[in-house]
Amino acid sequence: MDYASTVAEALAAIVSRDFRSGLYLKLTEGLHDGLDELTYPTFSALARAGEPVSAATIGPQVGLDRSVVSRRAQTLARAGLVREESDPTDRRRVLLSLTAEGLAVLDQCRRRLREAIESRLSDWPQSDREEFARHLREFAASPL
Amino acid sequence: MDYASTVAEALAAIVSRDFRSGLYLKLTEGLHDGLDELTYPTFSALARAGEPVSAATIGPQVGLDRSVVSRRAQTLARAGLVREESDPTDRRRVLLSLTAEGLAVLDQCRRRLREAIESRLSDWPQSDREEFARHLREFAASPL
DNA sequence: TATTGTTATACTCTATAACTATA
DNA sequence: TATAGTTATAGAGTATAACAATA
Repeated sequence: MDYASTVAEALAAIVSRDFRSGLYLKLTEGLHDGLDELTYPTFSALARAGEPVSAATIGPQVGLDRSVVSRRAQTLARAGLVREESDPTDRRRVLLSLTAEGLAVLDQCRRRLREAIESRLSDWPQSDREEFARHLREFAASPL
Repeated sequence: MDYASTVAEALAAIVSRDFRSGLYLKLTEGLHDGLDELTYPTFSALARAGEPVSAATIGPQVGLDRSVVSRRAQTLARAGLVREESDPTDRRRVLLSLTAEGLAVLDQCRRRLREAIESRLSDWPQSDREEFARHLREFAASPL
């Protein structure tokens, strides 16, 4: 089989509902109230932002409407993982950021994911792991 | 950044709703009535099967209940892409397979995907493309 | 009694629209 | 007038349950 067809097959498996759902579940399972398959993408986007941001900013990044982000943030805030504070320069806006507890949980999520990947590639030569990482980053850098 | 974190970041982008949705849309857009983001997974599973199979068989493969597969198959059948025939050895079962038209459309889908991938990797050395394909296949072979 | 496909129903998640407050 | 967040509503997609037919 040509390389492109091989990539196509593998890609189909990875983008499947089951793969994603299983991945999110594995990352969040039993970790913290309020963090689950649903809230994880918003949580993760706030982590990536690294600074307080509004729901309207996060929305496009996670592919959700601001109304949905708003409710996810509320759920996360009730669970103590996210802080909601009014923007002093524009009092319409609510700035979202991770609390200290949120950051701690984030670390655990990241560790889980790292460990899952390391375990998955444990029998690969180190040079292959690094090359795969470079390739995958390049491949994922923009949508097909 | 360590290789596992790099893989983690890239993986997050690929499993995102936007990536998958964009991919399915690109594959099926304007190709045929009845084939869209929703019916594509069932269509694709029937293609992979290569022989007539029942809805109950396909269900677990695409992560859908047999009732949903049943309706997707009906949609595809109405569009002329799928054939539904009673299993002579077990008259409860309805065997699903691609029609000649379905096979032709399948070829187009596969060509679109191959071309999208080839275009995406057009500036990679050939050896890198082949190595990436091997790695990704290995990586996707089982869930994290 | 168990299983297949189908249909009807309920549930989940999301977008849209309407509302309030602020710019 | 425009935009932020929120809330209420409707839509899309799915699983679950119930059914008839067959094993």
